[in-house]
Amino acid sequence: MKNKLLIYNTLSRTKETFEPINPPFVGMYVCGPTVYGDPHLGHARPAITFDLVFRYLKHLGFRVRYVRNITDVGHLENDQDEGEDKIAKKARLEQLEPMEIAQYYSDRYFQFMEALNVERPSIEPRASGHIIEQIQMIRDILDAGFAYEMNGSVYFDVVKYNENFHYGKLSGRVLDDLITNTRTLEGQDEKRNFVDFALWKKAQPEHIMRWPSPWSDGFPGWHLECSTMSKKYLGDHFDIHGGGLDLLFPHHESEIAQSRIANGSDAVKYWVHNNMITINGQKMGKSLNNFITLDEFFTGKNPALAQAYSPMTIRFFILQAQYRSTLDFSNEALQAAEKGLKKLLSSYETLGKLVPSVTNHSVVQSLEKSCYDAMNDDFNSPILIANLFEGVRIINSVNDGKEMINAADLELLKALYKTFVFEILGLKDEKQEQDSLVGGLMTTILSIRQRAKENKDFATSDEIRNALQELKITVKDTKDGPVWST
RNA sequence: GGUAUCGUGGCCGAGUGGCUAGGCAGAGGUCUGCAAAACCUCCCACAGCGGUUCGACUCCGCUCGAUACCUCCA
Repeated sequence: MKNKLLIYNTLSRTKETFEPINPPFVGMYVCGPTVYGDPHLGHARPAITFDLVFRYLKHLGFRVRYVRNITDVGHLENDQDEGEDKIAKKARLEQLEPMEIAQYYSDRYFQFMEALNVERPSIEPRASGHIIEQIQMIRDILDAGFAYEMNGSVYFDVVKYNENFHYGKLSGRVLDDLITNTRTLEGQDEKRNFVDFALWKKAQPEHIMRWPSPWSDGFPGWHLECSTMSKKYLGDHFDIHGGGLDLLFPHHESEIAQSRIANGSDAVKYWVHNNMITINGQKMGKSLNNFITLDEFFTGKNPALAQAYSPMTIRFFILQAQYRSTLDFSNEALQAAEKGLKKLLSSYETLGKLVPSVTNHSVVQSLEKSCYDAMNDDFNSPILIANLFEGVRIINSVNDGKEMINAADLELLKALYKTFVFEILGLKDEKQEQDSLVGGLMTTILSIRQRAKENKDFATSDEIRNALQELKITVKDTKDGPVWST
């Protein structure tokens, strides 16, 4: 059940059986954040998607090296800026060192990813730490004859590349159409063709992020870091390259071209792209300025949010959609996720209290198979979750005495939760740690309430319950006595 | 304009040529001092129009609509 994992490969537009190049090792590279802004809901999607992939591959026994970059240099604002990069622009606005900004926002990124229970990748390289390697790759491409220098900048010759290879094979584009249909941009004079892209850009005098190179003091082009760092840490040929769908073109297309020339062969076996999160049907993104930061989700401080949403609610919300589908944000959908998650996690507590029977009604074994089938079908987490809710139904029915489960199935069910809910989906119970003072107070209060109930003094017992509810403490009377939760 | 993807019930969101997705919300019931939780039952669906087929929500075509990329974007 563990050996026929299907992965949707953007290159072939089909699901392919996953066969690593050098089993049991798997190399995975994912495009990480550009650290010049606070992480928003959009950043959570690829992080959680590839966290799921990382966790599941490890569960299957693969030894995964997962590399996710931090982009702290080199992304051009636009061509009109003639080489001013984003981080430098913001730095000037705030009168800070560019690296100070990069440091701040990468720290924020790590902090929020940790809150979302996203595991740290094996390596998180920074573009700024790999300038030497990038210069070397530019040399290799120049030597191969697929790049040219112009006024201290170096450009990749896409037209020449396309005569030998297919520029556009990932995104389904045809170069002639691109040339015909792409609108003309300013500041393209240096390029032989405007489909060419920069490998190295000469820095303007006011540009403060710059490095020496054989061609000029400047900075690397926007696509180069991923080709360089994946090559350095995963080799010329590796298994999975992931990222957001919006990076498909031109970023990943250009990566393919660069790596093909620099390495002499295609670098990536499986291209995997997560879809976008939408808000009112539109992509949530920086350019549209309609994004909600993770900080705002966790605190509720945004006019679009009806309440705060916990990190696990966000994680569960994202996992309830398959990664290749768009996922539409709304308060209603988040609240549904919050309740569903609560139901799933509280069933795990119930599971710990179940008493096995001799007879057995349950179908836990087939449930386990269904869970693996779901994950093996291109990481279909919504189907997995639907199966887990079948487990919830079984647990509650047994708890109600309406179904029986034997000891073996009970153990299997516990193992199933550990594996799929906690290990693979990476969910966790966020219940606040109760300090002993609160616990003692609650025990006292609830025992007073119990006595009132025994005396049929329901006015008092309800008063206590209502007062606690005001404090967001919910009291429920079960047959085993009262339980409370926040 | 080009390329790609999609259009499922009140909301989010799976899937399949004939058989229940799931969660949330709603209705009824069991239980309960009440409430909550839980369980049971029910409700609402596959954009439109043609075609293929014994049969299509699922395949094909067209129409309408939506989104993404083509400029940095997860």
